[in-house]
Amino acid sequence: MTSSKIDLNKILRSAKLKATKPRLDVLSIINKAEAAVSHSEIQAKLESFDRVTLYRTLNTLIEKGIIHKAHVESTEVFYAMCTTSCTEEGHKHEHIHFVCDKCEEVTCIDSEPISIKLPNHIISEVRVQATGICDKCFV
Amino acid sequence: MTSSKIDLNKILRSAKLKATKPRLDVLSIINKAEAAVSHSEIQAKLESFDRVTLYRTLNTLIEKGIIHKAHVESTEVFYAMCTTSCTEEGHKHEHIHFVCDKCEEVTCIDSEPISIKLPNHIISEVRVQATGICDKCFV
DNA sequence: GTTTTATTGCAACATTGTTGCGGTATTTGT
DNA sequence: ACAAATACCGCAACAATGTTGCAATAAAAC
Repeated sequence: MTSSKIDLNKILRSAKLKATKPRLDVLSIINKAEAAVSHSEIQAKLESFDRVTLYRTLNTLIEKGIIHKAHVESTEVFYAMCTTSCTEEGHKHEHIHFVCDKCEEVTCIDSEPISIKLPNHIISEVRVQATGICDKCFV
Repeated sequence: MTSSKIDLNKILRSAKLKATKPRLDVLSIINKAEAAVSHSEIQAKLESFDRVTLYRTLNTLIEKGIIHKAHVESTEVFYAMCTTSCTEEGHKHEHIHFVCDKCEEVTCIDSEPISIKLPNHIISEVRVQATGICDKCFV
């Protein structure tokens, strides 16, 4: 019953979701992590739950604007907490997903909004993924 | 034996690949298409080939720098031709993958190189995916 | 505490991707 | 043009990932 657990409860209730153990556990893992967490990593930490429950839990949390996918160029999907600007109506992320070639961590990095203009196109969202060496691995 | 087929033969031979039917067919599909082609679409057009052959063919063509993946935020992977700047040593794409919310086409759009700077990071590659309405669907 | 309703677990299925190996097609050299 | 060498394909089997329906269960409301 730490202070973070109370927060997570609040988050779920304000999204009109029942505060069940799977949800609290999944949210806790993603919330504690500094980097985005891969699906398999979450699954490994939650062996007592059904595979299906994890899929459904993650999808629900995404739909409610609580977490988001970091869909990097890999078969693995990563998950991270959303900021307050995300709601059930939609996600609004103004950050870069940075993938480190060395430690393979995926981090969400705040950045200036990247504005792109294309003739005769309506651009509603821009997603950026950068690859390289992160600050921790940088000597 | 159209003129494009000769080109594709050349492409394969200069990559030291045998010009087999599966490869020519796959390349032909991706080359003819204006937009990036999804895996399932390629598979559908090549029913006579084995599933495994398609996976291996696509991977080989990527490794040789002939085609590239457009890894948009979807379960489906899309494929498109590379420019001449891609080789076996690596891919170098300076374009945006644009996903139309209406027609769901994925197009590669040339753009100014997007330069991003992050303190204490080495950035080797930047991938950008934009979503919205494409020029064809734009009234 | 009981009822109502959302959520979970299970089983079964569907899709996507991988590996090894024998047979086959493409090249290379003559 | 033909034979030999080698790269490639097809098949079978497997592994991983993701989905659906339904009965059992847990959370919230009264």
